[in-house]
This record gives sequence, C-alpha cells and structure tokens, in this order.
Amino acid sequence: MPSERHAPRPGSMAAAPSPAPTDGPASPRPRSGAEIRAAFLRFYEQRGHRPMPSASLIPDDPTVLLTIAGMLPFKPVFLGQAERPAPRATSSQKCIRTNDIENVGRTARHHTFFEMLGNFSFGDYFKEQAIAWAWELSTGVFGLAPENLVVSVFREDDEAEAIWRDTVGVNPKRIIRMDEADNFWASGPTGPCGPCSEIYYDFRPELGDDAIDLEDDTRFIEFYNLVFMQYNRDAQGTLTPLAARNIDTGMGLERMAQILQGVPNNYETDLIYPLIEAAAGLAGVEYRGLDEKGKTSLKVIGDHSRAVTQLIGDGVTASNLGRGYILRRLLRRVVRHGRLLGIDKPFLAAMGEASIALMGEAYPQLLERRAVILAELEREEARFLETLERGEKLLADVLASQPSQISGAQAFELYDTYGFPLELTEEIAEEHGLTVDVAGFELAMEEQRQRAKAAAVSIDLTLQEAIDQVAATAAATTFKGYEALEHPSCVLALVVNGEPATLAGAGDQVQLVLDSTPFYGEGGGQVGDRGVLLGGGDQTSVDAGVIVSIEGVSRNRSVFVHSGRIERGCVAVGDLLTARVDAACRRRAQANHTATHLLQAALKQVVDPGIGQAGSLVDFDRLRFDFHCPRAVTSAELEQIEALINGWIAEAHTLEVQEMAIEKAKAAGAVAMFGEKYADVVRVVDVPGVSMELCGGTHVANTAEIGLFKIVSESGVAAGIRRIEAVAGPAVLAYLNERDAVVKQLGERFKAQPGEIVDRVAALQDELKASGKALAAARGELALAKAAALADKAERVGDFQLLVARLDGVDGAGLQSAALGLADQLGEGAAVVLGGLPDPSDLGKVILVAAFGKAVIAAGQQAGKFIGGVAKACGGGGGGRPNLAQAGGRDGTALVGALRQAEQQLREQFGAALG
RNA sequence: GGGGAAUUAGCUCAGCUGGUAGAGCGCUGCGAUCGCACCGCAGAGGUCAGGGGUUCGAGUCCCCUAUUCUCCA
Repeated sequence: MPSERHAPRPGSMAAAPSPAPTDGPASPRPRSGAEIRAAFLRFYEQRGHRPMPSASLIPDDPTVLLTIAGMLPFKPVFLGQAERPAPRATSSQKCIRTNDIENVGRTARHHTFFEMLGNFSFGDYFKEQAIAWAWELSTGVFGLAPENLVVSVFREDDEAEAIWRDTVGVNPKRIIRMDEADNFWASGPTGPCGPCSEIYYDFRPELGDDAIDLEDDTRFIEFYNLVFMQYNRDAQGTLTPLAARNIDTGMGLERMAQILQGVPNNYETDLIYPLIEAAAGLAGVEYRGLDEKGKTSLKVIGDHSRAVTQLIGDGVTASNLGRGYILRRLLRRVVRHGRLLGIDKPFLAAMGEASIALMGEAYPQLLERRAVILAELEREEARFLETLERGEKLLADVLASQPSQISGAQAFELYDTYGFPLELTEEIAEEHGLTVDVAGFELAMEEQRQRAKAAAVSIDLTLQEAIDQVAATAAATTFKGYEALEHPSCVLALVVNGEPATLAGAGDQVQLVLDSTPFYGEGGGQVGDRGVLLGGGDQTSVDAGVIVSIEGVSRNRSVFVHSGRIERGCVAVGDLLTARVDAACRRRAQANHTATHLLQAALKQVVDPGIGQAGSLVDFDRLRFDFHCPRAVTSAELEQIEALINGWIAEAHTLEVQEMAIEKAKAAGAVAMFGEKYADVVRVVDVPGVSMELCGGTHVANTAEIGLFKIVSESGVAAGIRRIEAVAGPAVLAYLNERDAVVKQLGERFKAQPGEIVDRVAALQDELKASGKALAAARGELALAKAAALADKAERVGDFQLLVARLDGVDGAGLQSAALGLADQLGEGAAVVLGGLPDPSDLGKVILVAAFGKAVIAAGQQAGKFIGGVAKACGGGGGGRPNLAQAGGRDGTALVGALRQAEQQLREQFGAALG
C-alpha cells in the first residue's frame, strides 16, 4: 500500500510534512481551498483592500490570448493607462496557462487552470508593509511555522533583505539572493519594473540552513511572490525610480492548499482531487492502485477538466484558431488520457458536471451556463472521436502495406492533416512491433512552421508608408460628425499620388489630414463617410472654386485620413475648407448601424443570450454581422428575429447616446466586444429596453428612422461562427425592387403568376429530365439499330472480322456501346471502328470509337493506340484501353478519309499477320 | 493570419497513369412465407460541391470560390 495520502482527511496529518502549530488567532486555521481563498481575501479586506471579483479568462487586453496572471486585469493601471479602481485591491483571479502543458500531471504543481490570490497597491503602501502583511498572513492566518519558511530577494535589493531580517526577524541564513531571471519583474522591454521577493515553504527543515537550493522542488515550494514595482525602464535600459510605486503579489491557491492539506502534490488537494476520483470512477480504477503513468493521466484529466469547464463558462467555443484552439487541444488531451485509462465511452460531460459541482459555489456563472458547457463538451468530444476513428482507419491502411517503420512524413500527415495524435500513432505502431520515425516527424513539423513563418510577411504598400508617415506627425483629428455634417476644417497634411506634398492640383488622387472633420472614419465596422470638401469663393455651394470629392475616410492611430480626388482648383496645406458629408449616405449607414445593434439584441433574445459578436460590417447599402454560434440559425428563428426588429422599429424608440466611465457603462450592462480596447470614457449607445452597447459609430436618433429591416442571408464563415447579412433603411427598398424585378421577369418567362413560379419550374424540371432520358434512350436504340444493320458489312480477313463504318447522330457513349455490341457479335477476332458526327449539322466535332476483340489484341493491335492515329487525320487525338477506345477531332470533312485510311491500315496489318 | 486534406446515390464510401459513374446499407415493386425476419429477382435514385481553364474528351489535371475537417502562429 503506498504511504502517500490522497484526499485530505482531518485529523490524520501525521504522515505528511505538516505545518507546526502556532499561537494563531481564535478563528480556526483555514484548510480547504474555499477556506484559504476566503481567509486571504478577508485578511486584506480588513486591511483596506477593495475585494475585486475574478475577471474573465478572456482578457480585455488584445495582446494576450488568455488571462495568464492574477495581475493581468490590473495591468492597464500599472502601466498608467487606466485609473486605479481603489488605492488597494485584492482578488482571487482564475488564470490559464498552456505554455508547458506537457508538464501537467508529471510534476507536482503544473497547471493549465489555476487560481491566483493577490493583493495590490496602486501607488499606496509599498515594500515594508507588503512584506509585513505577507508574513503575518502566512504565519498568523495560515499558521505556517517560521522554521518552515525561506524567503528570496533580488540580488541587489538590500532594502528588502533588511526588512525581512530586521523588521520581520527572519533567520538571515534563510534569506536567499536570486538573479534577474527569478527575482526581477518586467512586463516588457520598457515600462514599469522592479525586484521581487518570494516566500517558499520548506518541507524538510531538518536538512538545515546551510545548503538551501530553492530550485529543489522536492524540498521547497514557492507559494507567495511579491513584486515591488519601483522603476521605469526606458528604451536605453536606464532605470529611473517611479513616483507612484506599486505592489503586485500572487499566491497560488493550489500551492497553499497543498501545504495546508499535507498532500504530496497540488492535484491531491480538495481543489482537484474530487475530479480525479470522478475520472477514476468512470474508468473503474483506483487512483492509489495505479502506476505513475495512470496517475499522470488522472491528474491531466483533473487539471484539464477544470480548465475546459471554466473556458467554456467564460464564452470560449472550440475552434481551430486562437483561444478556441487552446480549448480544443485541452479537450482532446482529456479524451486521450481517458482512453489511456480504458474509458471507452464519452465521458467529458460527466467531467464537466463534476467540475461544475466542484467550482460552482465559487463561480456561480458555471451553474448558470451549465447546459451550454455540457453541450459544448459533448459536441467536441464526439467530433474528436470521429477524428480518431478516421485516423485509426488511415493508419491501418499504412500498416497494411507492411512497412518496416512508420515514416516521419506518414506520422506527420496523420497529425497535420487528420489531427491524429503522434502518441497514438506510436502506440498503435508498437502493437504491430513497429517504431515511428519521431525525428522525421519533428523535422516535418519544423518545416511546416517555417512555411507558415515565410508566408506571414505582410504586404507594405508605399502609399501606406506615406500615410503612416504623415499620420505619425499630424495632431489627432477632432471628430465633429456626431453633431454636424458640415464643418470648417483646416488642411494639416497632404499625400499626392503616394508622396507627401504641400500642394495638390485638379485631377490628383489625394489623402488629406484635417484638424477637425465631420467625416466618420472607418472603424467599429462602420464604413467611412463620403462627401466633398469645398473651398475658394463660395464655400457653401458646388460653385465653389475648389471641390474635392471624398470617397472614403480611414483612421490611422487618432488621425483621420480622407481619401479622394481633386475635381476642381487646388489645395495646399494650411487651406481652410468646408467639409460636407453626403447626408444621404450617412443616413443609410446610420440606419444599418443601429439595425446591427437591434440584430444582436434580437439574436440574444431568440437564439442564445450568450451570443457574442465576432465581426461586423456596416456599409451604406447593407450590413453584415458575424457571431459565435455552434449551429445554423433556423429559418423560423430568422423570421422571428426580423419580426422582433421591425417591431422595435415601429415602436419608435428614441436612442440615448452618452459618454460615461467604462466601469459605469459595464455596470449598467452595456455590451462590450471581447478583444476590443476601450478608453476610460466610452460612448454608450442605448436603445432603451432593447439594446445597450459600447459603440463609437453614428446612429439614427430614433429607431423609426430605420424604416424597415430585412435579412438577406444566413451562412457559416468558420466552425462555430455564423454570418447574417441584412439590409435596413432605404437600402431595403432597393433590395426589394431588385428581387421584385427578378420575380416579374421569371413570371413573364414562365407565363405564371409569382405564386405559381415554383411549381411551374419544378414541373418543367421534371419534364426536362424525362425528355432528356427519352432522348438518350431513343438515341441508344437508334445507334443499336444502325449498328445492327452494319453487322453484315463486316469483312473477313483471315481469322479477323473487320468493320469500319460511319454512324452519324450518335453521341460518344452511344457509339461506344454500338461498337462494343458489334465486337461481341463478331467474336474475338472483331476489329470495329466507328466514326461519325454526333450532330450532323456541326462539322466541327467528330467522334471515333474502336473496339477490338481478344484475338486482335493478341495480334498486337491496341484500340487506344490505333484510334489515336486515326483521330490525327481529323485534327484531334484520343486514347483508351486496348479493347475499347475513344477519340475526337475537330474536322468533320476529313472523317471519310480518316475512316478509309483506318480500314486500309487494319487490312494491311491483318494481311501481314496472316502472311 | 499561414499550411495540409475532404466534398461522388438518402447514408457509408470505392473509382489506378484522363476514355460508357460503381459497391454495401437504405428505399420501391415482385417472388418466397399463414405472417414477420432472413432470402431471391427486378427497379428507382447522381448538374461527381459551385465556377473557370487545359484537352478531341475531365469525377480524375490546373486555378478560383464555398463548406467541413485538421495542424501551426
């Protein structure tokens, strides 16, 4: 019986390294994961920290795929990009990391999903206070004995060492200095940074203080990391002290649980072990009875089950890119390890259930999204099982050829193209006594990486360069288009024909930067405005001396770039112009944009409240909305959505657009887009009672202005993403007119009322099919009849029966069956050559067919070769099998000669064979 | 964002170096049976995903598009 321990059992701590009792506070020492989490948050809350809820695993920061650290939600604050929510904060943040996924289950403490407890100071308290509280929490609240603790400080951080030694009273021998790699934190090459200090738990203090090696993870476990953000690093690498110094800390919840529960690794804490037990139950095994390999599989399942449940809970769906791909990979690893353990039926949903049961109390959102989570798990598992089945079949084909080993290329093809895991290929190969060329596999993988890299070069046009250059130096453009469609603007910069310039004349293609503009710059899915810039004498009319037509407006950083053409006059930097937006176009874009918001709201209402935007386009005459949805939207749902939206339009809701702090907007329930970066102050577009979104676009004042909404199509763009295209406002009329014209034309063409067209076309289709068949049958019969008449004309040459004849009005297939039929009739010595015009009125197309009997082939004649030669005379070519071949040509007038020549040739050759 | 692959009858899939589109299951009818299952016979069912190209001729070769699968970032 192994001596190691599993689920924590109170009162049986003797066998494991256990924290020495201290004279702690009256409240009982925390022990379970939930107690540890609560105790940490309570400790810091009592010390003036605002408790913050865990942020989503999907970060607001578009530069990272997932929330990988407890401080990530506060990163904008540390970087000075966002206001601090409070001087001090504390949180338990869920995190996911997959960089060394291979280590999960193999080491004691690698996780994909984990929870990070943290306390943060934003320019408030600093090093001394942070260290003191960390120590008080560790020893006082968690009851860890000082003899069991070791701290590390950065090599040059004398200040921290002094605090630990003198203020806290840590044994100097148990303060270890570490290098940058371990104890200096930075979020990037430049920006805020500073030294760290960590607290380690020592499982074997009896080994003494003299040979402390913190890298030895059988003896030590790091559980608390304190980052002292005190410098700013510039591009030259120079460190300057920060005015407002920050504290960022992290305590691994799972690690503290391992320490306090006295178990040998994180997986056997109450935060994960119930999942291991659930998986073991499904496999019909006992965790403690398994070898290392089996235990590892259970640990992987336990760890990954938490991760996938949380990921789906936060709105990630499995896909082949981005975080969806991470989710898929995790899911598939769970399935694979389940199979290794002998689970032969779908079990992911059961693991999801167990995970929700385990974490639902701390994360109630999991309970709300239970159905979605389980459905996604089931769907994805089924998909993977299909992949595996297909891969096994392909591998069986490879094995059937009895190779000496599975080549790297073969293994890689299975993996790369069919998603069949290398480990499985190895496993199955082993069962057949074969090995896999893993080195070759790695090589192929590297090649594929290189290919991807080489192809990923971006296209940089010179025009873009010039614009970038101008935009980088120009001041930010002030946007006036929310309130005005016409505005006086000053030209700040010009690009003419791709080159920066100070003057542009009539006919030039130009890009202009203005100090302020009423033109909407393309962004948030909405296209840029069109319109004109007027200058010279009368700037308010088209009689103006200068006219620049603006075809589009894009944004480059905060600069609006107006692209267009100078129609009249010339423009110089510094000119004052009147910018006038094409109001009709703008109105159409606004109708489409507001309609897009209504569409999203309707989708949430009709299909799934969890639907999230995946992309959007608002043009003048249409709108396109992409969203996450695992299945197609049914036509009934589409009708419902249309009705709902047109209802909202008819209800004439007045929009309320206002700017507010992002926190306030989110609290009010405004829909923000994942991956989109927002400023502190955001614009909220509210259709009261219907939709509230963060949006910088332009909108109608009242939904009634939209007039009408019509869905044009629903389709898929990628796995898990659907697209709806629709029209709104004036564009609907154009769309309906177009459709109406088509229906009218069809009606005239088919001599039917619009309602009868479908039946009429169906009937015509049937009729067409039937007559086509009748025609084919008649042709066949005709060919046969003509052929039968030809049979008598066969000429005997020795043992051979020679028949060369012309047969017009028969297509290729008919000619072939006629030739075959005749050859059968004439026996093994038959050499039948038929030629003709499939359409006697068309001399441009000739068909030739040859059918040779066995004896003819034996005599060295092959139909394929023979007919090719014949066809040359008709300006064509051909080929086929030895017994039956077909050829074609373009010259009908040469047919007679070609047939005569063929007959001559055969007769000679047969005569020679006789000779 | 960049690779690889798939798309053929209602379903699962064959179809070789271009030369008359096939199998199994399912379906319909007939036979056999008291009846059912099994079985026997016959039959229906295909714009070979769509579009363009090469060729005398394309399911097959090339390009584009769509959808699905899959790997990499």
